[in-house]
Amino acid sequence: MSKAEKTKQFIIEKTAPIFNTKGYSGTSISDITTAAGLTKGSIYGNFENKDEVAIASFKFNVKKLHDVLSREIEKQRTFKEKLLVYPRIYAKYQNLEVTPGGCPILNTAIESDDTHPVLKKYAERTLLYWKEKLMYLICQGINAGEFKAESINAENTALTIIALIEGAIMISKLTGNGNDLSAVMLSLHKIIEDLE
Amino acid sequence: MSKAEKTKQFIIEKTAPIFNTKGYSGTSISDITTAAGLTKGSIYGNFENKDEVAIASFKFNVKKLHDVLSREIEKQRTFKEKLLVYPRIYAKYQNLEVTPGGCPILNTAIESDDTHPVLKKYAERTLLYWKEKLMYLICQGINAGEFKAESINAENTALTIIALIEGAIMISKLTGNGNDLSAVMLSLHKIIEDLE
DNA sequence: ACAAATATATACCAATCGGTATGATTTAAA
DNA sequence: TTTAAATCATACCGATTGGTATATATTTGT
Repeated sequence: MSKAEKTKQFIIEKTAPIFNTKGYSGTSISDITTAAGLTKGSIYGNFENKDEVAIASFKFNVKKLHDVLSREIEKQRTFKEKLLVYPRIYAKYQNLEVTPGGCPILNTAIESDDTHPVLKKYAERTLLYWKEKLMYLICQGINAGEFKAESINAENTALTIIALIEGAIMISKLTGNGNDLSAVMLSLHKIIEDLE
Repeated sequence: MSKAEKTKQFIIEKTAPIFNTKGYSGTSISDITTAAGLTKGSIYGNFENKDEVAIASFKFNVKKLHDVLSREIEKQRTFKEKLLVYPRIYAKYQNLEVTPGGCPILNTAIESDDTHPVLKKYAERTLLYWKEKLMYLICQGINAGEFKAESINAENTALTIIALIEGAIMISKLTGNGNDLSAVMLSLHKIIEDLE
């Protein structure tokens, strides 16, 4: 890794939490420079513009969250256990420590859906990837005989899981109450249990 | 209604959709003046500062949505039918026409939770009010014998309903696909059906 | 219709915005 | 060790930010 690549990575690491808490238009270049302890020259020497830093930060945050989840999912044997990783992990506020500011998909989606088509596209692709991963787990579970094939719509179920998680994160961030998150994750747990 | 009050109301009506689509920090004073067709003098003559306009806009958007929903809820006889208003109304994208930019609670929550404590408080209060309204409907339904008392946690159910709706709005706004919203509302419908 | 009060427009403020040009410094290859 | 290239810091740019002071219209009560 060259010096430039190191610095680039360093900037992203320091900037990613800022973008995830203050948002795109709420984060200024000077926020970035002070967070990284560098000056504009370094930032614009390593990134084309503010957009590029924001995109890199988004990818960084998503990857961090993805790594935590997929590492835990891999550990499980049955597909039901794999799906149950989501309510278990999210119930404990853990993701908020991994990505300060909440869920990067949710944050980016809400801010950029009407204003920033480029960021929106990245959020949309990430969401689609997540949905397909969930659908894959559900369909594999059906093939393995864990879930009853009839009466299960994999896509609807995947969307419902995502909606529950994202909605619950919003609520608990707003109320500051981790119990709210756990409560909704209990419902998610039940939904997954009911698949069999 | 005096001239000043009329102008104030006019400014709010024109500004509310802007704040709900571009967000607080994404909406500038000049955005407000051009939307209202007025100058800074009029804005600052009727409002203390940008915060006050944002708060008034938030309240306006919430009230608009609240009116649509509660009017429909009042029509229903049973409490189950009252609860089912939510998946029915939200499944049809209707709220997005009522409040352009999506759900004002969701938008305000996501942007302000880490940055703007005043707006956050308003969003939080609105969410709490919504939760209690749902809990009231659920408890009344239990008292009326519509829902089975045992095995129902009113608060958890209320939070789950809110999470599903908010998460579904996020998804459908991001994908641009109304079917995603309908799909999740189908799950919500089933959850409400399962209360009995 | 008139005067007092209110409402709106204009012109301006310092601060900050994203971005750039240039010069100093450090890195890496020869 | 020399040198070319890459990296970073400084200073600056015009535009825009939220906000204010003041002057001009416009309502409003009498």
